[in-house]
Amino acid sequence: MNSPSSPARGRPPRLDQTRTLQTALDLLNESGLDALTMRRLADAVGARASALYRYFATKQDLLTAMAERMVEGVGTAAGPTGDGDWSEGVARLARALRTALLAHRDGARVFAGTHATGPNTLGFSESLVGVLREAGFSDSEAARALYAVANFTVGHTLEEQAALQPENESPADPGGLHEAVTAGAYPHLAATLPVLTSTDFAAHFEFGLRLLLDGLRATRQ
Amino acid sequence: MNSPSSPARGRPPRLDQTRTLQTALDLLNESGLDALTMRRLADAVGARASALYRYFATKQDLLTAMAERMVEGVGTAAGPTGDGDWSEGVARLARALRTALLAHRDGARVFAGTHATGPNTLGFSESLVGVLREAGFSDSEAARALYAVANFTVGHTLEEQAALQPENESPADPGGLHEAVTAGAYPHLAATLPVLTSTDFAAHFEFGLRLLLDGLRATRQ
DNA sequence: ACCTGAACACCGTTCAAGT
DNA sequence: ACCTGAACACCGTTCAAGT
Repeated sequence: MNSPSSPARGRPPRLDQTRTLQTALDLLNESGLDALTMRRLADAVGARASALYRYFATKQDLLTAMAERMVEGVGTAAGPTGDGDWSEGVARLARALRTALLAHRDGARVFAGTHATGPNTLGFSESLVGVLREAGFSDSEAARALYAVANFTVGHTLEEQAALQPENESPADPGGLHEAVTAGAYPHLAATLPVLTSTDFAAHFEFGLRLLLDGLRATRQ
Repeated sequence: MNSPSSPARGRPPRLDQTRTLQTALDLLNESGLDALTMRRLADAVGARASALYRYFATKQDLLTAMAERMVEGVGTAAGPTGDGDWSEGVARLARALRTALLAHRDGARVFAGTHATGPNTLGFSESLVGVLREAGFSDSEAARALYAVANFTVGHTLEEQAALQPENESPADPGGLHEAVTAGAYPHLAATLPVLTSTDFAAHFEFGLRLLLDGLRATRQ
């Protein structure tokens, strides 16, 4: 039984939404967001740019579908519910979101630039709010904790992926962090420079996540 | 005494970096980031687009200068240092950053999309790290707290400004949050819908900020 | 029904030439 | 020194026309 909108009459379509979406995600990984144009995507899919508009009304819609696809499965990362360890459930969800965004080049930029409201995005929110509500947090606390954890995670991953970029600054760059800081005007930054320039983003993320979870623990009692 | 690079010979320049930057920020407020093009900025400043490249090597450089300018003064928001109330100092800095980003249309998008390392951005970091170090936090804790607070604040404000946009979704949008949630598939989201769709972003921000500060308090002891 | 061809109204950026 | 004119190599999107 075919879907009513496509009764399998005429030629089968050379394009389809699923394949176009997959090609777009592949192209994103190969070339980055700035190089992901409708024309280049059309090339990769073997068609003209105008043909893409039969499946995605705008480029924004394509990006939104990509964002939704990127976070597939993150809602199931909480683990067994009701085992009492709500903080580990929230931590697992936050880590799953970061991992999903990191899995694609410019993933956080794509996700932050869209407003995905598909089942994957909603599933993540449902799981996180669910873990907290079942642990005894109020509706208001659970909803606001979702925003805090999600906004921190997206903000962090945005920075993380930006820091991993080529960084094409000239060695004599006067705006460079190292030069400005070691000149003496920022003593506190100079003292913490090793940590600030550390590329151990997982540790930075875990620190911020722990702050949020400890804050939530203090809220409940 | 003139600066050595411009001995006041010949005609005075019709353009200059300061005026161009101010016009760019005005244009951003009027039309938003998507409408801020080099050609439109040139129009607003009374020149051709190619003339702008004498003051900003690329559009990215212009955006970075805009980001740096937007956060002018945020580093001085901590209040009197050494009065023992480190958490209020950190809170004031975080609120000042959010307020500065909110003061310009798409401010968070501009800031998140650049890597400003000017005195205003560094001054903010210096102040926040300074407040924490002087309160007895280790270098590592202070540096990581800076990242946590800054990433949360930028992530939050990004969401906040995105939510304030036109929202041109059709009433019958099948991807709408309300429809999807009230259909029954997301019971926890349905229960918390009033808070989730609340536009009291200041309260959301204060909640997340409090989690981070309470977490920091728990860290120190 | 699905896709192409051609166009519209733009972009960022470069660079020889003018003043 | 500072700016213009003109071009290069692109964009997202629309739509009549083909098959």
